[in-house]
Amino acid sequence: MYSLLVMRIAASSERSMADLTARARIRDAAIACFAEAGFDTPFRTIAARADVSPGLITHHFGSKAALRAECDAEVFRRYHALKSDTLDDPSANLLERLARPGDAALVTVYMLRALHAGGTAARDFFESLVEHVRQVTAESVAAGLVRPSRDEDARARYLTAHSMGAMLVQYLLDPGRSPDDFVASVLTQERGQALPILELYTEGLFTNRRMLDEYLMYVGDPPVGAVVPADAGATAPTA
Amino acid sequence: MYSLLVMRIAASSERSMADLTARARIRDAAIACFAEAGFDTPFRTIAARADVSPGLITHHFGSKAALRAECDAEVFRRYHALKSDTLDDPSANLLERLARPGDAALVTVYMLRALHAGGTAARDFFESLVEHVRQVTAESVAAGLVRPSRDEDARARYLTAHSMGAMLVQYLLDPGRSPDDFVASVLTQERGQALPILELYTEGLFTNRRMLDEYLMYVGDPPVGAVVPADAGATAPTA
DNA sequence: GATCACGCTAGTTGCGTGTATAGCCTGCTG
DNA sequence: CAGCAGGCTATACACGCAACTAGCGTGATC
Repeated sequence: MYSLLVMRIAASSERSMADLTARARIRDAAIACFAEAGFDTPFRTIAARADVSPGLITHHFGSKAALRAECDAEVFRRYHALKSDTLDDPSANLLERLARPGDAALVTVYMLRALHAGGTAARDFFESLVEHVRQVTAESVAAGLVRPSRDEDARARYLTAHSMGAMLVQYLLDPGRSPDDFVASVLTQERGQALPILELYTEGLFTNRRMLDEYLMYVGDPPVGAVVPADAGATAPTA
Repeated sequence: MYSLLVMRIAASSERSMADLTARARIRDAAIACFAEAGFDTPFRTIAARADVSPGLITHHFGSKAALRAECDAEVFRRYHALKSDTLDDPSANLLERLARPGDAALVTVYMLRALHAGGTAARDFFESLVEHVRQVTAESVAAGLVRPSRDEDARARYLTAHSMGAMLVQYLLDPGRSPDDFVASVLTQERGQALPILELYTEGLFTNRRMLDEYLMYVGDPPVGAVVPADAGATAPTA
């Protein structure tokens, strides 16, 4: 009976038995605190949220860096779970999935904060997102919705950096607090910007093909790492 | 003779005479430190860089917040100087100007850091950039290079948030340290992503006009703040 | 049912920070 | 040359933090 419960939990969320302990409570509390208040949240705050004493955190995790690492790993795990959920269900899309309140919102904001903090974790999360965008665009191309690119890899990186960057900027400019509030504001803002996005994605920005054609004349087509004469894309508005 | 020198300095960089004092040295050192190491750089580090004692900073500025505010104001001033330089010279563009090593690089990275830190300063810098992008796109539209948008304001916000966000992401992911190094890497990365940018700006992303047309059918044209039925732009790759 | 071990807590330590204060020292002024 | 004001320094304080240590309690084991 007990083992049956454990098995069901393990099956549904892949959590190990150890997660039923206070150690897991601390980890989850830390994830929530980190997402809401940043990674410099004091031990005391985390401890209070997990209903344990501050010392216990040290006792279990040794140092703050170790706690952080474990939280990163857990969020990473949850993100991949969300991702495969999304990929399995073709009607879903990642933005909506990630902007859903609750667990998903927590994951999103945590990853944003990790990106904000920089370092190895930021790179890992980012690479993971790039990979995901590449998969989704590939599917959209196959479905005939999106034009193929001459360099799918670079495009995935570009789209990811810009999308995540814009989300990050919004997060930083918005005084919004709770993860749920934030993902809600992301959705509304996304809708406020729907028109320029659709315009850009449908009609492009330039009135003629000159710059693209000139670029293609200089360098060979597909995966280009080469340098282009000074300011190829530079006349594009600002940066 | 002395006054002549002062006048030339004042004319060339608009700095007041008071800036020749140690107070200005502290401010400049703080700007450099903030840009390179973040706003939580200790007083002592700033003091060492300015070759003064830590106490002198308090003596001149009162508090750290006041020092920060004065640095923000100074950077803001320098940015606007760069901006009007760029606007006066039609052959120049802001990205190249901001990515030039030296003073401009410092301004760029400082503003990025301010954005990174959030708060009022971040909003002010951002609004300033939006305004600038709006001017540049308006000029490009007038010159027939860029298609007009049905909502120029929203487009300027969109482009600014995404461009600055991407720069910020790159800054966070890159272990790069000095402002000069960073702006150099921005330029090279910009060139590495030139192809997807040109593709997107020239050809768009979608293969057909369906989503845009559907959107336009639902809401009136120009400055739209309205909400669109659930997932209008949602099928766009990721976010 | 006594013992042992482990989860857990309270209190303490040391460090780094921003800020306050008292004094030095240089360079004007009368 | 005396006096003195103000830029400037060095030292000291108070606070918040992570990390450590010793001890309490509870539940499993033989």
